[in-house]
Amino acid sequence: MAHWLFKTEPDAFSIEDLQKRAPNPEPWDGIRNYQARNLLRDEVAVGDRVFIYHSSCKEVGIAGIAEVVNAAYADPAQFNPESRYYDPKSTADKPRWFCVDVQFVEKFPRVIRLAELKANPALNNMVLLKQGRLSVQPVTAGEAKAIMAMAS
DNA sequence: GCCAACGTTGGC
DNA sequence: GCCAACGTTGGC
Repeated sequence: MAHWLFKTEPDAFSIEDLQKRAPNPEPWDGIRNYQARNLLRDEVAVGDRVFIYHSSCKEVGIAGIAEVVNAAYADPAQFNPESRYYDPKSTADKPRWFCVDVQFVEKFPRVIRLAELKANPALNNMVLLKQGRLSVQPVTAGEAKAIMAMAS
């Protein structure tokens, strides 16, 4: 069971929104970055745990956990001209973008702030802290353990 | 295939 | 709202 971190802007979709959907699955769509796409398509598996990270907001940090309940399939939004995620270069037999379905697991009692993550030596090599602009990223087992310890 | 221009992300 | 970082586009 692998761990991941998915970024979201809570004004658009937050851990609370995900909680409201429970126990229904929620498509994690709109990923339009190739590195993130490749991870979603090739690596993210059913049963994996996902840290939900709130970005571009008042309280930036990790807000809770989801679980992957469906592996990658073609993101329907890429075929919808009305969608902001529409991609005219994508075709049904050769989809360019993928999404997975996630399900709410847990909302942390408080958001683990970015500053706290930065201050934890166990997280020095976290992708989140080393590389910007990646909305789907791997989290090592050790990092996941350290994050869980901070959440309780 | 290089690289300048441009657009987006995302913390502050 | 600013701006640094960095991904994407497109001319050549």
